[in-house]
Amino acid sequence: MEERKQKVLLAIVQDFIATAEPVGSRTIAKKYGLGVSPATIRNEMADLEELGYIEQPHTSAGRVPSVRGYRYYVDYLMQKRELSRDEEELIRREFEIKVRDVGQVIQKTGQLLSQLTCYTAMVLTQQMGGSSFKHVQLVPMSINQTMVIVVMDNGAVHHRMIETPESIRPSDLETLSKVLNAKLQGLTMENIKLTLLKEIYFELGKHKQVLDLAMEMIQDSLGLKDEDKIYLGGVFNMINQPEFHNVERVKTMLSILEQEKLLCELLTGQSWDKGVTVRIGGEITDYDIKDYSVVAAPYSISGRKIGSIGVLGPTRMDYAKVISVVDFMTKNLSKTLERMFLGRGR
Amino acid sequence: MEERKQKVLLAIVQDFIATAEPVGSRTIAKKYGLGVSPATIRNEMADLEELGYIEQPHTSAGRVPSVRGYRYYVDYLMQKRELSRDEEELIRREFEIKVRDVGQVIQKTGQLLSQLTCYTAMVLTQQMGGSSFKHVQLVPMSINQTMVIVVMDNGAVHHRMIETPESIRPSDLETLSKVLNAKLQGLTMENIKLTLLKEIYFELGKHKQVLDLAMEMIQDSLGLKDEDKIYLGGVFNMINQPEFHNVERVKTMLSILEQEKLLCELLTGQSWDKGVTVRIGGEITDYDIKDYSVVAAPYSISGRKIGSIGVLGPTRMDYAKVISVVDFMTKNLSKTLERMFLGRGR
DNA sequence: TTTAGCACTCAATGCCATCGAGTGCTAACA
DNA sequence: TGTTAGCACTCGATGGCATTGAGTGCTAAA
Repeated sequence: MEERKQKVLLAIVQDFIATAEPVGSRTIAKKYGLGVSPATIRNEMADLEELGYIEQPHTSAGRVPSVRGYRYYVDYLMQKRELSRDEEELIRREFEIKVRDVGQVIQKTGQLLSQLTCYTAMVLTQQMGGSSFKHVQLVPMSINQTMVIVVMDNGAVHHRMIETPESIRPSDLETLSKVLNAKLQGLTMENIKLTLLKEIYFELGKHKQVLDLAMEMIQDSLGLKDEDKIYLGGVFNMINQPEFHNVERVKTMLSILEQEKLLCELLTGQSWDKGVTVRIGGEITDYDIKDYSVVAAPYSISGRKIGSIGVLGPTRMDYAKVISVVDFMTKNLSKTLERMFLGRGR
Repeated sequence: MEERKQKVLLAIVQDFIATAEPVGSRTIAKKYGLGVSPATIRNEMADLEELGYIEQPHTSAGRVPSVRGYRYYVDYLMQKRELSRDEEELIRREFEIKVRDVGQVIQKTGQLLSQLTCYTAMVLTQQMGGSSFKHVQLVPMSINQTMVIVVMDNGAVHHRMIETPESIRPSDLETLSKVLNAKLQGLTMENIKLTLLKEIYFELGKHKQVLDLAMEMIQDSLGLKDEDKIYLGGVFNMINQPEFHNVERVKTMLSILEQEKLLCELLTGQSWDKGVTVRIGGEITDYDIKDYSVVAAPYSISGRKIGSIGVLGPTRMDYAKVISVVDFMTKNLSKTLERMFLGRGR
């Protein structure tokens, strides 16, 4: 594309992102010093429209970027931006002080993500399939209630209350815990062998009833039962965006946010390999979300991807800013999680 | 109040709750068979307005209940309602199938609450102060990371990753766990004596570093660190209510929902002793939420109140229905939690 | 005490004229 | 050939104005 066309397109996208109003030729000539008259710009605009980069809401209005226009902007025109010192500092501080367990890390990430961008943040924790058994503990809670706690090697902790016959003594539970720990150490769902199970049942046969429940719990933890969970943040502050001045818009947005499946798809879709992915107007989804864009990126522990974070906003979002925030946050998140699970050393 | 006035007021409240439109004298005469003409009803309405039970949005409109009118309705006129068989069945089924741990119980409760009422559900889990220590387990996760798991007698489980020197062996951690369990069994924050601590440190002195971190974790769990948490559900389906046809309303509602402190106050305020409390137009709060009402009730385990649930909706809410739902849900919630913690037997 | 009748009020609705931002086209200009 | 000034045209937005109708309050009769 000729350089001047690019400049006009850039001006249109930037101005529209800033003001949310369709951009006219006069505005461009005045605000963005291209050194040509409105009439010339009008000609360029007519061309850009023909090429599909911009659109006209109605005849007597200015131009608005089309999905294709945003795409071109993001791919070729946009100037990458870094976070400001203040912002980086804020993030670092928030994470240092207030973050103790994984849940808090996730929540904090979402919170900051939405706070920094003014859009809605999404944090997806993927099932960490293939994780292995680390530890089980049976804790007697009352005369016929026992808590089963299962720890996985990735740091996940699951607990559940089970019912146990009154005849079981605490020392029995202790024994059960010990044997299970010894036998199952380090195993994943797949490599629990039948012979091993037989061995366990042989050794602990007299407490079959309890054992059944405990094993069920362990298998649930190991198996795929731990669905993807999605954390949303900042749904509220987004409705201050001018696009949400009419209620219908708010409703469609909320109905999008209700469809977890769709959100997961948006977060993972095709972004799995590259870093930050930008999906404009819901490119590549069956669902109809043409007015929204998603900026997403996966996070990982020592190279293994274990989830994604993303920002959902109107197509008219500040891509440069959002991309830099998402990029920074994934790195930060990965680092924090690695530190939690693998120790400060590596 | 004379009986006919009551009937007129009842008609106005009922009709307004059903239609969200100001109610005129004609409508009442036609729909609610009082056997008198619109003119008579107009006279009654003038009286009711003078008494402060109803209001006129503007001269040529019908009447709308005032806060006082709703209050009178709820206290004297409203017919208590039971849940339908279907609804009770739905609740029971949802709880039987899908509920495994406390978190799920809370979430399910909120979900059903909002689903059945079409308003926003709030579930508050109060700090269960005064709960006592049950069990601690140190699980080695990597060469210099250890997971500390603390179980409380009320069934709460907290876990945290701590950093441990590489010199610590798994068997050391085992010993630590054992000693801590033996010494701290059943204690609350208050009755951990200094002498006891000295005893522990004497016995486990050589692992002071780890012990420090573990004790910190235990004290955090015992102490007040476990803040009240509030779960919100069905924020989205509420905006289908006609009051939210204009965006300003949506915004003020969302800003209310953002103020957790306010929500806690609304849920606990004065409801602590009675069962279901109805607070109309935010009666008795400093905050200005005159357009909303809250129906709340505490839930408990074996008589000890440990949280509240509630429904937030426009003042024009279907009080009869909401009250019955909230009432049923607290009972259900208490029962479910008791079953989880105390066993099915009692 | 109730009610029919009637004048009155006022939000809502729809119509119309006006306004103005912005366009596309044409013709003149460099 | 590319640029620009000029101009007619489009169309949403805005505001004024009349109309409508639901609903009221008052008065006088039953």
